[in-house]
Amino acid sequence: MNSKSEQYTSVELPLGRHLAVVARFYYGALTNKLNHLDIDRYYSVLLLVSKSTEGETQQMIGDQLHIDKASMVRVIDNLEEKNYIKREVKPGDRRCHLIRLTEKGKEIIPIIESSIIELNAQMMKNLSALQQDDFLKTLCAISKNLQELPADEVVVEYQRKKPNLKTQ
Amino acid sequence: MNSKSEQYTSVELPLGRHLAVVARFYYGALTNKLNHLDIDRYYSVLLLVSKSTEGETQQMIGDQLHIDKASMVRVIDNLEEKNYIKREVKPGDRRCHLIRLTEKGKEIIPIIESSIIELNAQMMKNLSALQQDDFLKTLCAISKNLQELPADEVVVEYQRKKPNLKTQ
DNA sequence: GACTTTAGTTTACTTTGCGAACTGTTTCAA
DNA sequence: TTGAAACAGTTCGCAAAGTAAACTAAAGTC
Repeated sequence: MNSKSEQYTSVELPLGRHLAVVARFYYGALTNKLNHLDIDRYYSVLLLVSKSTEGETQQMIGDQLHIDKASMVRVIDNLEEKNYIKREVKPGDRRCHLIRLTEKGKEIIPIIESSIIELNAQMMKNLSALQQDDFLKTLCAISKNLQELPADEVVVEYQRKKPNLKTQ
Repeated sequence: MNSKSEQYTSVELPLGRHLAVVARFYYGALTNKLNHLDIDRYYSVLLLVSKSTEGETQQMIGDQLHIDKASMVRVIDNLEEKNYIKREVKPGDRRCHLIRLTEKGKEIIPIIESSIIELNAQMMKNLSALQQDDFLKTLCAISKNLQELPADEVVVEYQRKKPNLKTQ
């Protein structure tokens, strides 16, 4: 019953809300740093592609960033339309599309990276290197623990909703 | 260039994505635990109201949970429709609505709390009390740091989008 | 060659965040 | 005291993103 972390969250409060809010703050700040670009999200997709030597398919990107394939199509469409990436049929398996950076895409990678490094530094202001490292490690551990829990039936609830919401 | 936290995230990767994903896992697992209830989210609103003695207005709830007032109306509508809460005009200021738990609402609070405590324990599995406490403290510090950064112009981009998306 | 699996696409729906316009109420200053 | 401004809440519209389901095309399997 001590009040160690009383000012922010307590054991009985759903931590997921706080994580979602912090994620939103993060993206707001990052988009603000990069609002001279004509994209305002999907940075992680671009970075992931830029770090790949073999080439990443949509499936592989989605698996790593936890983006479902329908959303992935939209993301890739958007980035391709703005000429940052292009789809390329994978030699040997014509079902797969390798995602490649265009020249325009390659140009903005260092800009994105430096903004992220800057933002991460600002975000971690006044925290020791050890604290920062521990935070990332714990976040990683939490992510793994949560993924082991059952969470499948989550959106079955959709069906139970009022089916006649707009009968008019 | 060491690889301390190589398996999960590196300094150049946008941490916001990871936070958002973990938040999603958390809510998936929590909803799974509570899928016998006829609500599948907004637990944090109910808990916040339950912990308040003076009574919380929609504005106050939104400020604390970082929910905008338009979304708040929808949340409160939903919870009121399912008879977990009721709106009550605040004595002394008829603009404000105090949000009160109904009997049905009061009944499910302990159920939600125990599920959250259980989930938090599972999420923190194999982490020491110190690690858990440090994680929450660091998350709090990060949240504050991010809120101090400019993030206002984020959604100005809306206007720049194709205005004739569905001219047909 | 028929059957199954897989990658990606498309469509439809829901939730949620945000902006903007609006109503009703309160506050404050001229 | 009255008129303007501020404020709480509502409503509408839009966009992003997650999910489900049906679909196409290409591989893999027996």
